[in-house]
Amino acid sequence: MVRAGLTPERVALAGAELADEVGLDQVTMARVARRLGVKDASLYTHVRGLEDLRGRIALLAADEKTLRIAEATAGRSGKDALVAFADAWREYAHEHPGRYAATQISVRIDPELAARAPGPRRAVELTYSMLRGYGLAEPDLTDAVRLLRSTFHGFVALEAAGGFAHARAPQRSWTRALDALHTLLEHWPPSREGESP
Amino acid sequence: MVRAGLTPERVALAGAELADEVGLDQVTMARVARRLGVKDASLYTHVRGLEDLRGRIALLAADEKTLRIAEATAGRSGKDALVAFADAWREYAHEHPGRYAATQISVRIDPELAARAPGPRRAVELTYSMLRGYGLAEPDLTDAVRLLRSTFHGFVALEAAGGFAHARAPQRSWTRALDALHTLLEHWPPSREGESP
DNA sequence: GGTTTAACCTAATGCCCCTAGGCATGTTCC
DNA sequence: GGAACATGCCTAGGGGCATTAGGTTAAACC
Repeated sequence: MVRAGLTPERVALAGAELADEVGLDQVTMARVARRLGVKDASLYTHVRGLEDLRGRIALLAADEKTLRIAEATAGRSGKDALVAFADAWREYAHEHPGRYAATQISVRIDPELAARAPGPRRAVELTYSMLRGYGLAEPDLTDAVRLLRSTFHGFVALEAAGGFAHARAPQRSWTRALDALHTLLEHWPPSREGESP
Repeated sequence: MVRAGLTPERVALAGAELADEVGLDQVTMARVARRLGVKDASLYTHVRGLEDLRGRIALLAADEKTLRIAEATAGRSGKDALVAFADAWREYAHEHPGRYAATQISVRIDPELAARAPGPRRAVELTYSMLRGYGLAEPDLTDAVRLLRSTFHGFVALEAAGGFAHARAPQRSWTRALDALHTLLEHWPPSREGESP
């Protein structure tokens, strides 16, 4: 019989595709195996188990999303960069709902594996460099990065969960949110912290 | 043999407790049944199945969270109200991680059941009334509500997922985010929309 | 070509979801 | 009080999934 030629990466990719098609919680070892034309037990050669597979999907998604953001923001600055960054984030979530959902489980990913994936770290770094133009200094910079990431993630998560039932199109609220965040970053309220960061 | 006296509400409550203790994805019919001292098949008298149970946990959590927010914001206005609102939200997520996680699956909840639960709708209404003091008008009001909800949810979701690896305490970033949002609401950028909402 | 490595397999265990059908416990109505 | 009914909880069982153990065979290396 001919071998399927699997690798951990190919298994994770099949899982990611499945996640986008049928939802992350429907990604099972059995289903991934069927998609790859292989028995489920065979997957354990490449992947430690379902948890590990999920972690790999998450890291794959983080890498892809980061790449998209990097391409979108390249050569841009100021509000241009902010909008490009945010739109790339949201579009990735829309195009790959299952993969995106996987990124929310980062807690229990194998640390050794996570250390090799550049995605999550790079995404944070990209946020920092995007904010460079606004002239913030630490610790305000970290606070601003966290605020932006929270808002971007929260928006697409609520959107995906059907949280925007009101008639107004989410796209408009999104655009306005970016306007607002831009204004906010330009007039970042002065810190009243007497302590160290 | 003595009856357990179950109801859909008691089953959902047991599921919610379990979710907080062991994680939402570890909430199984079998485990809930064991906790209630009953065989798993018996639960199907009260709950349609696992999906239905999850939906009921989500609605239970939404109701509880809304109540907490309502109590926290009662009699407050302006930034006081904003901070009380946000803190109540975040504290609920911290105290009840499993319940909170359930609120993120609202898409496929039985619509008939959801219509009877006041929580989700009430939560949005509370956000609107909290913003009353900032003098926004539609459609800016809806946009602001969505921005706030996105940020609150995004922050606690990232926090729960271990997304804030940096040394700075999340609490400080949270406080600063609320400062920033308050400032933002006071100086909401003018809409350049020529169209209808 | 023979040996070694590892990719893939079969088999088996145990947990889970869910349905069907039975019995016993409460309730209602005389 | 007792008959008739509704229903809470049960046992039994089918089918799916995750995972492990151990066998086989294709590929890689000498």
